[in-house]
Amino acid sequence: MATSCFAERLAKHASLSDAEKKALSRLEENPRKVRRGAMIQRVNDTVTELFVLREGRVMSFVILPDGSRQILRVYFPGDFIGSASTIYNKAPESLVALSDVVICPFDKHALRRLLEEYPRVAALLFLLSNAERVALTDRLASLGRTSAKARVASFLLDIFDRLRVTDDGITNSFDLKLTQEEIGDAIGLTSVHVNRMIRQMEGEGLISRSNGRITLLDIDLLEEIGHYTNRHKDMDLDWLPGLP
Amino acid sequence: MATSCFAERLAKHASLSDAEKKALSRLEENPRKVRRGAMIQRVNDTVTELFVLREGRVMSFVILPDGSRQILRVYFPGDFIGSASTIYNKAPESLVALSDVVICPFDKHALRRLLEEYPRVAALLFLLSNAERVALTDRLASLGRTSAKARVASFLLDIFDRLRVTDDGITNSFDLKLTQEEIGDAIGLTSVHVNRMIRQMEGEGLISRSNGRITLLDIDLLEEIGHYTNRHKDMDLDWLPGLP
DNA sequence: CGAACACTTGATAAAAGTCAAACGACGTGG
DNA sequence: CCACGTCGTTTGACTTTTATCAAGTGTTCG
Repeated sequence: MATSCFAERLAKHASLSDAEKKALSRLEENPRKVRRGAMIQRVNDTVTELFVLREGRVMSFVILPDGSRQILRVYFPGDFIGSASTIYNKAPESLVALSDVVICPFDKHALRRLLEEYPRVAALLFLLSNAERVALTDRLASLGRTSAKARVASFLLDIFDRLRVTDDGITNSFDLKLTQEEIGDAIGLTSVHVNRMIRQMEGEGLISRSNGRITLLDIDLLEEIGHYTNRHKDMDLDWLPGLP
Repeated sequence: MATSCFAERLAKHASLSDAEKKALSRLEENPRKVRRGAMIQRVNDTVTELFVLREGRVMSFVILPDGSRQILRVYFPGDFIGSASTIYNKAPESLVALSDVVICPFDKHALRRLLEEYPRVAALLFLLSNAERVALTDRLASLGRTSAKARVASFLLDIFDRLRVTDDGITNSFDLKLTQEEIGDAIGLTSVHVNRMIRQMEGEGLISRSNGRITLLDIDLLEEIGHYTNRHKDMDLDWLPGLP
């Protein structure tokens, strides 16, 4: 049985039976390579597929009528993408590969059967979608009520902590792999202002940079500036039914 | 068997068997009245309960260290509140009654058992949480990339369309039951600026007001100004497994 | 080598916030 | 019943934050 990126990720939260793992791995039977910059899904496309991201990075976004872009979410390996397809036939958001990626598309009906047959997996997915919801509300508060500097700080910390979930090697630096324009589009700022904030934070010794790699020099202070809460720390999944 | 507010709401999306309805109604066995303004849940409280809102209106919000407030969501009768409790033992957000309300708290383990025993209900809840996710990303784009006027317009339309889901009597007016300060806290503006936008929209004949009741005079134009998309129209739940 | 592309910086403009004051509605207690 | 206090709304004057425009500086890659 091929290793399932998604099952591995879920197993970080709760132990899975072999049958469950095998069922999850079936979602990844059709890996597909996509080149950096390529569009995976376009707003208003008719879609019946969801994706597991196996390698690389993907972003979801919308373009407003005036041409401005809001990046909704940046995805990392093991993430589950496009859950909106379960209710909307037309994609509410676009998906683009931020790097060369490997994604595994699967039909929404395959997901439905999985949920029917494996109630524990269904509960786990429900639960993780609730975690995603909290991540979105955190960003909502960030955009609605904090300064440009705070938004940059919390955005960097968020990416940092999400990368650490799957990569234990990370201590205080990581490759952001986003342009300043993309950062701005994620947190509701212009690239010019993002640059000013980053340079300011660099000048204050909060972060440092070298070819796209970000080092967080004072994480505690960054958390304070960004009004950031690490949600990964106190997740508690004992709610999930135990293994049979 | 007492009618279940929640089952009724879900039945608007998909037909439910009697057994499913009955199981759902058990979530509402402990209705509790809460006075307007009362706190239902406080950030960082240890919580193991979720709620179904039966009557009235509730909001969820966070307070940032500088004292400013971000309202995350306004809830209406039939809504399912506090799903974050499934993963976090400490509430990530506060809940306050916006009017006198009747809420039905139930333990998260009751929900777990429901998901185990009724896969169709599990799938339906998963699906509706995906719809909530899309609603949040819509608001994210609104806060991140649109003007104050656009935010007010889309906020009014959102409330309007959500009220219409359960109340067929609504044609073009509704009771907002929010102060301008609360509107501002929901869409990331000050009450002063919300007032200016509302008065401007009133002056332009887009809306009118009389004792807290809002009338939308030009819905098409409001949708254009707010870059608003009505997501309720093209929800499609045929994905859900059919009745046995 | 040169064309893109991302980053950087300065000057200026626009949007929204802050502060302050007044107005009106509503409810309560003397 | 009326006076008064509270709360929400409204408006003006002024400030701050962020956007916009524009011009430069690397850097990378064909």
